[in-house]
Amino acid sequence: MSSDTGYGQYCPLAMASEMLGNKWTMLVIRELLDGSTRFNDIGRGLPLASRSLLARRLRELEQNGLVEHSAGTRGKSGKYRLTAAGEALSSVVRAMAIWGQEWIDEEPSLRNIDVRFLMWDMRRNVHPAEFLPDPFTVQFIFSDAPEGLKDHWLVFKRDDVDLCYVDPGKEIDVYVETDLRTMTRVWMGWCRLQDALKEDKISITGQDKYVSRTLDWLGLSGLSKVSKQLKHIRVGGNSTV
Amino acid sequence: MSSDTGYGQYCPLAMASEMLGNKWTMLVIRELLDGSTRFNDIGRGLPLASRSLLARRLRELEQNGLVEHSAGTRGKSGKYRLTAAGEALSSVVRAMAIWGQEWIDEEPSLRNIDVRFLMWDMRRNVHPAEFLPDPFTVQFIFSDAPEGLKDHWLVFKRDDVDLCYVDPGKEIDVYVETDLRTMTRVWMGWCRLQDALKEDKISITGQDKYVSRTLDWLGLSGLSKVSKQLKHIRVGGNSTV
DNA sequence: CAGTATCCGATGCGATACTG
DNA sequence: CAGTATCGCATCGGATACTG
Repeated sequence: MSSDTGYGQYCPLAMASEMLGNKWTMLVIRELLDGSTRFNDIGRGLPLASRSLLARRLRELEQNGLVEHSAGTRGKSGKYRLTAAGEALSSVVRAMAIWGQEWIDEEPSLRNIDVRFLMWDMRRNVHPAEFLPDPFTVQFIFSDAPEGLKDHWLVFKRDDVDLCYVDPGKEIDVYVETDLRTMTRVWMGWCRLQDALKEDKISITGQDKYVSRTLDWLGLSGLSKVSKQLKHIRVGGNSTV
Repeated sequence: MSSDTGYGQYCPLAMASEMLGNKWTMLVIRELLDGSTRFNDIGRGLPLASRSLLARRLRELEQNGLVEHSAGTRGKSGKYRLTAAGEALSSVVRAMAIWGQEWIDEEPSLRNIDVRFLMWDMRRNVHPAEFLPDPFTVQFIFSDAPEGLKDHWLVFKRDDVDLCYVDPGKEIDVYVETDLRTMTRVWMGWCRLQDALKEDKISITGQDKYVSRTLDWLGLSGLSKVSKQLKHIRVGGNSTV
């Protein structure tokens, strides 16, 4: 009488849920909206997703017409791009992200920090600053990151920013030392950089002029301008898991 | 290092997906946004969802702070209501619904028609018309509905509209005879009522003055004002299933 | 680098039966 | 009417190994 495992509703919301509701699907779309086109770049934004699942999701999205896959011609890697319909999902992604930023409490969020995602998120949203040496290298040191993932480097170049997990061997212009919670809170706009500095939860060192510049972009995730609702009406205390 | 089965991302989109991504969750929220408060009313908008699952979803939503459940005091039934955070999801629901209406092709949608949902959707979005007899009864006859679900009645009263699956025994003011696809297409704005009438895919009979009134509300689902993109760029040809 | 193929375990979900 | 409890199957997704 109605399709196998679906909702049995012609309703556009139900149809959209069937297409977008699978685990990881929305996040894959976000990666694409944010500009990643290659398989491994998309995967870098989803550290906990297995490769086989990522491949499956991309295939589904392609079959559904949300993603186009141009196969790579020998040596060159293929590219994934959103179709017009896929691009149009930005309104949905934005609505969900803003809702989450406004209404979900910090605490459950801070229990979900993967340092690889944090750094990838920063690398994506930070722009090559002008009037800086080229290259300009910032080293992040997270006291509480898992072994082997304590140090990260952001290398600002003229038109690009590189993210490294191993010492790129460049001269370091600025050091940022902190813990993952603090970095995340500052980055997301959940606490003011000034306050974190005052409480000695983060330290930024290097030449004075560079340090002061660093203060400009460190609290600037795309969502940091959206502020949270008052603590007592936020949600997510009990995780669904 | 990160939560059990989650995305491992503090990111608000990921957190929101964890809360809302489970099957049926979005549709439950839609029912609540549309004003249903009682367990069985919510269930009526989700004919294919099992009762036990619906109960589970409502409990999760309550634990997450999106729904409040006031227990019923003897005899009186309890009520489910969205909290402020839950109400705020209307922006997300609207964005998804509009995206679906614009971009998902008719064909896959029309393979998912459950007549009970169709009628419930109409009953919800239709308003008691003024200047009509009270009560005013419309009988729908779907030639291709499953046995026992061919006839439905919408009874317009002063401040309410009743939906019946069995003959309410009232005098019928207007008859609407058609098939499920046509009714759905007209209702959703995917085809003009005029055209369906012209092609004899739908017939509306009764006293002339009432028939002409019926034409006014029959093509008026909340989303019917949003029109679809051109056929060739729509999506969903291959269902995810 | 960019995937595919296969296996297997966890869980999600539906069906059914039962309670206040 | 408004749910809860239990069971068992189906599918989803993670891990691993393999390919061009």
